[in-house]
Amino acid sequence: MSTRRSKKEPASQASDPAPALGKTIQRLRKAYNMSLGELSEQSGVAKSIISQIERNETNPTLATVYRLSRALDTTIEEVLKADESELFLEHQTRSSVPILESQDGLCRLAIVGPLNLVEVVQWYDFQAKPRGVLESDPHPPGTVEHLYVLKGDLEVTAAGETRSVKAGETLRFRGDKPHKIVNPGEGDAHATMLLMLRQLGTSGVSQ
Amino acid sequence: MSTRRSKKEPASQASDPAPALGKTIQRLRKAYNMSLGELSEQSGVAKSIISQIERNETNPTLATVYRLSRALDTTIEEVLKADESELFLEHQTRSSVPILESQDGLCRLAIVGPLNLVEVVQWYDFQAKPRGVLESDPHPPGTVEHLYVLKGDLEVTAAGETRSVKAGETLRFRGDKPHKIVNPGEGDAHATMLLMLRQLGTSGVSQ
DNA sequence: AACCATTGTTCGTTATTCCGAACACTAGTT
DNA sequence: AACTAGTGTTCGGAATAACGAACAATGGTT
Repeated sequence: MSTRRSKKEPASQASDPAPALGKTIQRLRKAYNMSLGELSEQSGVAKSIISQIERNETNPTLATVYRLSRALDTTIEEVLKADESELFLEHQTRSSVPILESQDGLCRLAIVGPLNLVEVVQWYDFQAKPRGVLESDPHPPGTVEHLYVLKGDLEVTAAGETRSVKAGETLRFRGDKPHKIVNPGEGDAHATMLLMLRQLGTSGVSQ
Repeated sequence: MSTRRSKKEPASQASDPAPALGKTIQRLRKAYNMSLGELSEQSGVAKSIISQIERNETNPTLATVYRLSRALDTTIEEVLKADESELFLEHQTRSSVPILESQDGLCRLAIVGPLNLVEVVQWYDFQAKPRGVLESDPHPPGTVEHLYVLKGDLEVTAAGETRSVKAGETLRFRGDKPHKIVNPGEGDAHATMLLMLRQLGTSGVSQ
């Protein structure tokens, strides 16, 4: 009698790779108004499998999850991440048109960069009053954001992580996810912000 | 004769869920000084499978990847993330920022931009004491230099012309000729400088 | 050298994912 | 009602991921 893993465990919380994966897939699928058949056609995964995955009755292969996530315009990480923290749902990118003031009116973005390159690089001068918050919708995939703090402290939340940056320091993070910049201090904060919209030049990291 | 998916495709990057998953697992395992047997014992995955995974000879199940990532003190997302994007959040502390000085010792250039893009874009934080002078050799053809003055006044001489710039203003000029930046005032001057080395947004970036 | 322990690989077998087709089930139409 | 087009769910069979044991390939020790 083999031990292996049992056929249909109730999925104890620790031993289940992604307890809510099925629910996530289903939510995304319905967000796109797709049926099992449609998703099957677009992803190349048999709809019977999708059905089983959505009900957590199977233990999918990486390749399967990958094909599904591609068809759902997202990545494996997002599909899995959504299990733990449900902060990623929208992809309604109102990507263009830079903002000049944050919703709370405490942050100001001055457009410094040349407008003819706005599709490639965006350059802002960023100033934040105390407790100012700048929330950004996701930029196009591949966007990397660079923040160089000139004065004060800033707190950046991106990809679920929060980092604090002091004057003279630089923080780089992916801009293709929702992210937030906060000035937690008592004084004004000042930074230069640069958005690289595509992966330029670098084909790969040497090594 | 069934078509199904082929046995061992060359794995075009788009159809492979995680082209470097094997390498990543192996790197983590060796970082912990673990052997296949140890990792097998700690994770509950047969070492033969781990061997195949590391060589991308199999298409692991989510549960397998999950058990491995747990044994490696990380998460599925981390293991997969490392494949696609090495950079999520990179924090550059002040002490690690390379700083250049002008010949007269009165100007300081802090390199802010990411080093892996140095062929495409260069980003400096520029500070000049009174009467400081920064002389630059020509950059590659097509380079455009953008100077955004944060504080004080600056004088730029390029292509035989001399222009004065005040705080809040931006000056753009060709950087592929010898040029000079001077702080003619009595107070310190501070600016952000950006160099775009190629005409971007034209064709592909591949090279 | 021979021995031993440990490394990573290969090899049959078993268990399961995956597929496609058949199966209900519902809702809209004639 | 019967027909049709859609939904999501089961059901055999083929492909394969996972397992454990046997196999090389190495390095250290006597």
